Amino acid sequence: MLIRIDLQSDEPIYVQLFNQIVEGIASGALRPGETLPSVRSLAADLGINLHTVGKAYTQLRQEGYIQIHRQKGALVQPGPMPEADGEFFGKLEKRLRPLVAEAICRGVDERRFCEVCGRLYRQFGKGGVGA
Amino acid sequence: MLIRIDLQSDEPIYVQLFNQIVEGIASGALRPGETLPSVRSLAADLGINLHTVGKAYTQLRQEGYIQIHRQKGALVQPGPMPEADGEFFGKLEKRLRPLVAEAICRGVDERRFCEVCGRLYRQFGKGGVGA
DNA sequence: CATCTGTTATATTACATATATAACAGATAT
DNA sequence: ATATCTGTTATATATGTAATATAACAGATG
Repeated sequence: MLIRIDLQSDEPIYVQLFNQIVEGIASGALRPGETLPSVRSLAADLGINLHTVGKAYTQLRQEGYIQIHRQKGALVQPGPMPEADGEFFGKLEKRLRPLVAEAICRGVDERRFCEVCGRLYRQFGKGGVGA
Repeated sequence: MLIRIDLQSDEPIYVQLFNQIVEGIASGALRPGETLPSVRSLAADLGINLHTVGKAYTQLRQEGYIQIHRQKGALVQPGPMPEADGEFFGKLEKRLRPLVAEAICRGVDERRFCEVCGRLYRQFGKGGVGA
């Protein structure tokens, strides 16, 4: 799977990495049980520090998207993905609220807003975990 | 309009302020042309520094949500709100993408995702700018 | 003229990000 | 066994952002 890091972005590198791996799982580019590159090799490929990769991996593990076996490496969660519990929906609403507020201010109604969401859902395709 | 700042949040104070003012406009709690508190008085009310408020105001002005008259103070954009152009939708997609990806991983389908968006739309009510 | 407005400037503190190096502990392959 | 791979821990450093503190400025208002 191709990963691109924008060093000029205001988004931290480890967050870019976290998001792109989650997006890879969602799209099916990364399949359950698939192994991820080691922190050292991925860091070398991307030209960044291994601790930056480690930070992304640790966060991915904390949220249940990957497993890390101390001496074998990291792999995409082979079992059930973390469930969408109340905590998840709470955080989702919290992150969604400012986006909806800005959209409303600009006259974007619910229908158009959901069209954008729908386009994103279709972008990730039917091959992913949620299919 | 009531504003609450969480000093423990990982979200910067000026971002919290920015978001809550935009949400106030979206909900109708802040009406076009309405004056906002001065940077000094709002900072004193919230127990924070006036530069932190100034940073939020400057950003709100840059995005077109408020006007700032150098000696009269700040007021909610009385004319047309900033339009939802291609740039806006581009940024919206960029911020929405990781949320959608996480939702897909957790088995949340498009329908349920849009239900959350719809609930937020209804939270802001019919009194706002977009009504 | 005093007082209000946002703005600019300077300095300082605290924290997050990212890097660099080194070492450790466990598993694996030779 | 020994070298090599894994994530992990530890320490140190550099950089940038966030937030604060003070002070001053320029324009409008009472």
